[in-house]
Amino acid sequence: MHHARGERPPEERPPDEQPPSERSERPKPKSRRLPRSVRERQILDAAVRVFAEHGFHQAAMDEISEAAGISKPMIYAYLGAKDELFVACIRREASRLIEAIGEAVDESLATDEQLWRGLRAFFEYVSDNRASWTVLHRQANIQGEPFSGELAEWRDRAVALIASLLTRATAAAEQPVQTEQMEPFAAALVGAGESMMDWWLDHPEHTADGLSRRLMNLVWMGFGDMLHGHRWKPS
Amino acid sequence: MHHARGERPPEERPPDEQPPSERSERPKPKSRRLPRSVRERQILDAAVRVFAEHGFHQAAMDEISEAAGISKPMIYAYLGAKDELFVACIRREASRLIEAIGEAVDESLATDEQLWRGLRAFFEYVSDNRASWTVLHRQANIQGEPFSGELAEWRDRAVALIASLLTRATAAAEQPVQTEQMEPFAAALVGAGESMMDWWLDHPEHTADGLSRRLMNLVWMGFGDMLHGHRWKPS
DNA sequence: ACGTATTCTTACTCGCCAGTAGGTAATGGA
DNA sequence: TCCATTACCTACTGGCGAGTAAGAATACGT
Repeated sequence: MHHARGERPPEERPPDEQPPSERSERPKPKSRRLPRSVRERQILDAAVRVFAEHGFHQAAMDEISEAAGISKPMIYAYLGAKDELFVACIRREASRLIEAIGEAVDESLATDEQLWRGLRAFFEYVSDNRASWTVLHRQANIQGEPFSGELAEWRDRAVALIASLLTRATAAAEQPVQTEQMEPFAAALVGAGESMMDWWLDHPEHTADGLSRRLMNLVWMGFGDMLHGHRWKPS
Repeated sequence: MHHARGERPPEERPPDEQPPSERSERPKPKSRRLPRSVRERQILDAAVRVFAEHGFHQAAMDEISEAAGISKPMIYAYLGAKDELFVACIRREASRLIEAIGEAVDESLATDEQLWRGLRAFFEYVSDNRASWTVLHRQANIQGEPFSGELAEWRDRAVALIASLLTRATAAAEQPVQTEQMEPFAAALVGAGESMMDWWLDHPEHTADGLSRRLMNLVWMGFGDMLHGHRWKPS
């Protein structure tokens, strides 16, 4: 190891993204200047990739700027220092994930169906956004207080949400359960999901649907005596 | 943040660990020289604490040496460079955890009892060794290939072990399960344990026994239709 | 007493990387 | 056409922290 990072070759600027053919057709053909909002998206995309690959401290701002196709001072101008950039990544990716799940879960559905759709949306989102997941799950937790708190907030929200789902699911049973009693189970479920996610990264032959189904069965049967006692099936 | 680590005050060497009273009583009263094996233990103890608190990259060798009460070159002389030191930490803490669980699980016992005792040992060990757990679970996974592989090996072993336990538990049932089919469940169980561990760090009012019991119930009932279908109780 | 191996220290070097200074060049409105 | 604004760059600095050189002091066998 001995802290020797790969040296970059001289790196001639690559010939061009769009070859200069039909150059008089476009309104702005040879200009690389792009509006701030576009650059911010590009920077965040690159930052998520690089943070996911190397981790927060290993990730060099130079590498992020290179991956984003822009120079370093622009990052500082648009998104601030490294920690602010990282928080911006966490916020964007967390809200994307929440949004993906939120779109799948319809309040008007039955509790079990909500749970099933939420799980499936979770597995499918992560399978399509591995870098995002890595930043959220693997990086944000590790770095000190500014970042871990940012994520713990989301995590607690997820646990509380699931606990309330499970509590409502058992409300009609003969022996209703307090939300407080339910939280360890909800935490276990969230953790089981995270763990299956990690396991999945090394066993990509399984499908999102299959994994969602396994986890759903585990939860559903775990509370089987309070609910129905039969194997749950997706509709 | 702006990478400004806390500045150490001038810090006079504290007067003395053992005051110079009765100095002619001890065989080696005023000498601070200690044999290599003792220093290695001290260094590993300090390193685990510091790695757990700050993470691998944030942890400065100077801080570890200070925490160990020894100067930095001794660490390099005894345990090598930073990455080698970290690997040494992972190896020691992993084998300690394995050993603690291994002592609790007696091969001659019934499968369910083995699982129960293993879970309890796990929760109890971690509750007594939080820094160790943090290094293992939170740090080792994050750092690049040298370290994550070291831990993934242990983790896979745990998943395989649990899968085989569960498989044997269902072997006599009407519809036996292949170990291969069992692995996602085992991974989910390991992840559930890890997650409850993390959750526990923020909710210390719960007991190791209570959490073990909850998780045991979750697993047991999860396979209830293959086994007995009733709530499992510790003896 | 005397050499030898071991423990232990202070005081450095040197590369990496976050963050910045001080510009240039395109754009778009008046 | 001019000017203000926005987009963008190259080339630096400052310091943090891993790793080391060179030697000092203690134990221990003979």
